[in-house]
Amino acid sequence: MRELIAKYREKGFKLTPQRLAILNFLDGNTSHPTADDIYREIKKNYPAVSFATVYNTLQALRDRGKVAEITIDFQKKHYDPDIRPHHHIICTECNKIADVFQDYSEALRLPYNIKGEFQSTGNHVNFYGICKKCRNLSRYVSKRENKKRRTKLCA
Amino acid sequence: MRELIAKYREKGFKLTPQRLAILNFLDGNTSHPTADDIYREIKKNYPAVSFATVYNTLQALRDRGKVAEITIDFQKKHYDPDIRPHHHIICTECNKIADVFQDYSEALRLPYNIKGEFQSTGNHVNFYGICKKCRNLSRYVSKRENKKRRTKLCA
DNA sequence: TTACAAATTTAGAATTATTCTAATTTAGAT
DNA sequence: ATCTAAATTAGAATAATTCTAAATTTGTAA
Repeated sequence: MRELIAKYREKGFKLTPQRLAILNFLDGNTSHPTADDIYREIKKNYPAVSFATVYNTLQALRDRGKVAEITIDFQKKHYDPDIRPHHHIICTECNKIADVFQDYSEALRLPYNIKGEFQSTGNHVNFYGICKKCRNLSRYVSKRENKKRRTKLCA
Repeated sequence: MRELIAKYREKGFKLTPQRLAILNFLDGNTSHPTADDIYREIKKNYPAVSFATVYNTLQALRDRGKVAEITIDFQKKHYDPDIRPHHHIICTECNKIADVFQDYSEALRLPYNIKGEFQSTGNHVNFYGICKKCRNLSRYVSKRENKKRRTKLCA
């Protein structure tokens, strides 16, 4: 992200204040925000900012390989400015996502029948689990109740 | 799926004609359909069928662990009636999904820092690649052009 | 059988996520 | 300072999914 700001003059990437704000928000951010999370954050300083700007910027970054889309959440996409190859784990109670830095590439070999059909270009492991906070909370609140809750109890 | 039909009397699961049609469509289906795919299929025989019915049924099946949701596609959910643990590969050109029956569980150990934070309940590997058909087509059609295409050239 | 309660169906509205549009503004090059 | 390509905006459009409330149907049990 930082290095992108440094090299923002790269062909066809204009650095607007809104973009700078998005880049700054993403830089070093390990919260795996959704487009909406980003929109709401930028809106604090740029109340007129449009959703289109957020999606535009994310698309520009994505096209340049500067941000990764994560499909671990069944509801919506999350974005990760850390583009080093890694995997993720999501808490199925509160949807908190954490990075899993572990190289499984040696083990993730495709079976032969697939190799004949597909030429693999990458992989990503989704882990599912319960985070510490939710594990504690679930002693007092049923899972069903917890899931319906709009406001997350943890995180 | 079949065994579900046999045991459909299980507490609180009513077998309506629409449901039976959905169950029959899903049974042994390896195409990983979306809710919309299912809706369109059932509509052929039940023109009045509602989207809500499809989602209702899928939710009922999901709650009973009879169907798996797949998050490999960035656009929408796919459903898999094969509930044996397995993984998937998606063609990034035409979105065709194939099953990957390979047990990676031995290798997919979480790093210690994550183990302290999360209690893992499962994992799923998403593989990305290009299928044979698209590999051949891409000789003639640029990737960009191909992506914009509404009608898939392959599949 | 018939009656009934609970579950399911339906059309359609509502929500949510994402993308597109067209007019206006702005960044960065000259 | 000027200019053009790119980015911004509000708002509409699209797409995926969920919800609602009224009508219907299933499976059970008298």
